[in-house]
Amino acid sequence: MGLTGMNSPLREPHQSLAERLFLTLRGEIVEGHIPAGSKISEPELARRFNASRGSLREALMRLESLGLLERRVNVGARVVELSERGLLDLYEVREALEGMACRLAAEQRSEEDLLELRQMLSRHEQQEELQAGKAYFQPEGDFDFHFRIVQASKNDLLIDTLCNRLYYRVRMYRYQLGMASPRAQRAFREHSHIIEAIEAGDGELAELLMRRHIRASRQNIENKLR
Amino acid sequence: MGLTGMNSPLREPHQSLAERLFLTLRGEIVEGHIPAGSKISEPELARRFNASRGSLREALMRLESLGLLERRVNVGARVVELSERGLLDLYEVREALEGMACRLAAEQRSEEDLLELRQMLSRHEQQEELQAGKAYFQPEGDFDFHFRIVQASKNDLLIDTLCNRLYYRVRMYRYQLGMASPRAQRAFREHSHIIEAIEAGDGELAELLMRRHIRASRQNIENKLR
DNA sequence: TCATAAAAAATTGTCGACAATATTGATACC
DNA sequence: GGTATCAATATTGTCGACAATTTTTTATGA
Repeated sequence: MGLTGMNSPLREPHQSLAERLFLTLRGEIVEGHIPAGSKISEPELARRFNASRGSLREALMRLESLGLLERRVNVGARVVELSERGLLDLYEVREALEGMACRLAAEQRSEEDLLELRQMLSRHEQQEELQAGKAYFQPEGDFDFHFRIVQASKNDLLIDTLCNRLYYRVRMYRYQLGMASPRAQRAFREHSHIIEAIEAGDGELAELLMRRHIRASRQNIENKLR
Repeated sequence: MGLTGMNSPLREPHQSLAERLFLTLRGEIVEGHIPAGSKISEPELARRFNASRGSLREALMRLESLGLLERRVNVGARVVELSERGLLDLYEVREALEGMACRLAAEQRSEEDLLELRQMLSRHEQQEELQAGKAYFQPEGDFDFHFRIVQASKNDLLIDTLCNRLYYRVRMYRYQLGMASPRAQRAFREHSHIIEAIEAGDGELAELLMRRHIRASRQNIENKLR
């Protein structure tokens, strides 16, 4: 299922040029260095990276399959536009998928995963005490949480869909609409309760809490946008 | 979001060679003419279609993004294997996603969609009366139903994920594990109830019924496999 | 006979060039 | 001045060839 992990592991010794281009461009699009909605010029980008158009095109196609680009025949590629509708769509899908991930994680309840989740939570707790109140809660912390829970679901399709296909778009929205800390301490408490439900093996509750958590996050964003 | 519709619309006058290859190969993989798990030889396939390897490779990459192929650097592409685990994973994701689609469809409740759903259902009813008892319920009928509901959700990401990314894998399993009619009349009644809930604007119920429907379908398959 | 290593063959990754199509700019016309 | 038509330009789609890597075959030794 080609799960690449969150941050491109540069470990892979034999990665193709196309893959490196893909990883680089993905970062630039997510962080907005290549602006949303802008047209991609194949010759220009190829020159910039000293690569052939062929290799670049392969990278572009992968970006398309991530939903970061849109390509039209004989016209070319554009970075996707960021829209309110698009963001809401994204959160609706996340609600469904991560809710399920939570349920599955609770039904599995592997010792390792439980341990990792607990450790992660206490790391976050310390961080929170330090920077109390403030947006301790770097997006990365939040991502950690969601990422690990999805992993614990053990459903490869679910993992791939969320971690490879959806999260980069989420990050793109966060970077570019600049919605940093998603509700600081409150989010932490919610995370905490979700993990408790998973530890208790209560899949139904875990799912419900996660869905509520994501819905709250979405509403929070909705408010900020007005 | 590049929604291609269920069956490739050959309308598009200017479709690229790569796209035609993609559509053809997708069919052959889904229907098992290219067997699951088999290795793809780029030179061989390119010769067969009188195409260059470049165009073929583009098609292969799209197939990879559908989850029908797995590619490894310097090694090549293989058709995915069909496994029990993979099938269950698929149904878990469908349960989450189509449940959400139902909820959204119920919350929208556009006149057009409701009309279409009703018409479709009565078409299926007639068909069922004709071939009573028998597996009237061609897979296609079932697909019709799920497909239309997803469309009615109006969530482009959800639509794309289900209709472009997941359904081809579902069809692949159906073709190759030969699980034709999913529970004939019973499925019809369930479909009927789901549409009623949507018409009533009861998103919560619609979601619940759809999830139960898919879970039942999954268990039905699980039993057949033993 | 089996295991290991080297050589040969085949396959994939990358590139630059040409053809087909779309976009831009210039020109003529109302 | 604005609009439509056509030429010029630039971009994308497709191809065949070469380089890098993997797989297969062959050769060698215990």
